[in-house]
Amino acid sequence: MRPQPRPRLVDLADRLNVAPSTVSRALAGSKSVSAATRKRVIEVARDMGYSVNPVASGLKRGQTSSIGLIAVMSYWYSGAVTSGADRVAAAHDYDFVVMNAVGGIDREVLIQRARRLGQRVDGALAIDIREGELLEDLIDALGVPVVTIGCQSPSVSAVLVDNEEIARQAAAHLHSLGHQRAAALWPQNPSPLAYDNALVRTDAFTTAFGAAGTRRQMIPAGASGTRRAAILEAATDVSAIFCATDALAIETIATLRDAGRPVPDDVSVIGVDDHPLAEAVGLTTVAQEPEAMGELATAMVIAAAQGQGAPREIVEHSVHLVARRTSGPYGGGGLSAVAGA
Amino acid sequence: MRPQPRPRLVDLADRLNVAPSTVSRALAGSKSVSAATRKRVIEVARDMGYSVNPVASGLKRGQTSSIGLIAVMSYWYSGAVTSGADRVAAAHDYDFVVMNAVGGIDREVLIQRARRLGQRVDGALAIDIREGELLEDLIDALGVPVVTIGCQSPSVSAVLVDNEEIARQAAAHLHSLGHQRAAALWPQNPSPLAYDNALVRTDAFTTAFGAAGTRRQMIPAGASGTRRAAILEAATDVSAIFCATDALAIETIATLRDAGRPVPDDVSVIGVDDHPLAEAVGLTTVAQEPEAMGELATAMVIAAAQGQGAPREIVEHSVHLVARRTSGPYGGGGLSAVAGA
DNA sequence: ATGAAAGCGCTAACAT
DNA sequence: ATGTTAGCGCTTTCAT
Repeated sequence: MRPQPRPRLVDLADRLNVAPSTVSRALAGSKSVSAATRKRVIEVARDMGYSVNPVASGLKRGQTSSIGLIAVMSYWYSGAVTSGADRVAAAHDYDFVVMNAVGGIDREVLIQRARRLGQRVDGALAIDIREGELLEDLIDALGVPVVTIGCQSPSVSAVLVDNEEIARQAAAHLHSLGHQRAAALWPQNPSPLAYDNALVRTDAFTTAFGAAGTRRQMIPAGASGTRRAAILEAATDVSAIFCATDALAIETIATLRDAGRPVPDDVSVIGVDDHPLAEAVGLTTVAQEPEAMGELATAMVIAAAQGQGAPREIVEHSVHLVARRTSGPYGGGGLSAVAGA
Repeated sequence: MRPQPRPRLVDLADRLNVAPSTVSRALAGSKSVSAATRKRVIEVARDMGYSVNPVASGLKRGQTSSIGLIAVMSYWYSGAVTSGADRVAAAHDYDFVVMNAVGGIDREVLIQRARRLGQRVDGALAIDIREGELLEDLIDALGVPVVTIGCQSPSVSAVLVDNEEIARQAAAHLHSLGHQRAAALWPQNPSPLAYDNALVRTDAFTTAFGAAGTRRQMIPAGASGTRRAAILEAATDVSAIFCATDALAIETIATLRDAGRPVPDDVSVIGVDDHPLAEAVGLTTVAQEPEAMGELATAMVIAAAQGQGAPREIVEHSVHLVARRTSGPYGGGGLSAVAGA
């Protein structure tokens, strides 16, 4: 399949009868190479399928042209951020090296991994990692510029969503529809390493909507039956439900409908995120833009890696309400709306 | 924050008054180091926060201890596979380097990136990449062992789901419930680089269920309204709907319910994948296990990278029906079931 | 504009 | 069991 080994730079040099340094310069676009030589070099490089070995190059230059990514990779949100991040990274010829932030790993091992990762990369992105001592230690172990997304550390730059603003928009939407009593649901944080944005939003919603009118309920991870019971219990005597994530909102709607409580006629539901399925199911939500956040954070970390960064920058990315079909006016339907369909 | 530069191996050696090679050996666990020396080395390494530089080490040893990952990172499926893959990779001290398979990129650029990636990694995983000449060229450009997941190439190993078996199980389930006429829906492939498993499954379902009783319909990417119209049109005169992905199934259920066609009383819906939200919404589906597939493929690619691989291995990973609440017997409910709720 | 030489941080012969 | 040496593939002074 590939009988020849990968060509090295010296192989090009030999073939061209020039010094390796000349080839290197030509490929790097140095000014001090004759146009003719450059042309020949590029031509032969194409012909031989040559491509600079980034690890050797990196070792010499003291940079790796790659960026670390610390995230819970099984969350759709991480994938969305990564997708945006990669767009910017690719444009600057950076790759991503992944560190999956899964729980159940010894603290020392985690730090050791971060230390190792820090030698492979010029900077790192940390998505929704729990704030606290461990995050600080990870950042320290990385030893390269870090930008956090959806969480923050006192020592590094961050791209954030404004959870207060999310809560305010959700509360205002429900208030404007006439709702007085709401449930606020959030999913149990499934990873000890993940920052609990959902809980923070729920707290903010409680304040924004009014603590007196809000019934708070954590929906436990695990068995579907238990979750459904918790949802239904929390949904008693309210006309609206705030779900701190769209994923939970979608589950909540299904649970309510199965229990004979049509959405939005009997109860309105609003989520947060703009999940890939939110539009598909007509979910009203406060949208954030994970891809754009990934792009921005990557631009920041690359700038920092190249020594052009501002010292510490906290960017709050905007959010916006997307009113779809799961929220409606208080008392605006009732069961008859479904029975008559 | 980090005033000291990262310690190098020679720094340890100097501090310990031994040769660099001794430190290297001690850290690598070589047999020919006295227990006492090893102990001292490890101690000082901890003390100085030393960690072997993987890029220098890799350059010397001719391997990088990392694995490439070519996938559409915004798909939940890629994240799930990655999550499993990372479990195995981390256990073997491998990292992942990402190459996002997004469309709209020039073919030459893609190949150039693959060539570059191939120098950074010892092997690569390719998830759901469209089969054909480009995939072959990518594999060739990588120049390292590749294992594909959810797609296959004539030249490398693969971990697959058996789309025929998926279709058979779905068809058998619907038949056993008495359904005679079904719609088969699949989402338009949103990426020219992605392999269209959904279409393949739809074809297989058509055969398994019986072409005469199956109405096929692609659901176009894009505006929600258009998609809903396509879904509703396809759903006319059928008592069951096969959706080639769970994501589409969830959209289909929402669309049908909004149109006054309760699921499963009026029409049964079955999906494929076991999406993270499938259990939450009670979706009947043919489950595959992306995490397990990721684990398996990673084990295979690591073995190959270490020269222990079988020449070419095609593994079909098992699938299984999960009957939940969106499928029911033919004629088994009707609108009354909802009106009476 | 090009070449020669040194060296990034590490490992693996080859000594001893 | 430890030290010495060479060199992975590349870039970058420093010469010319």
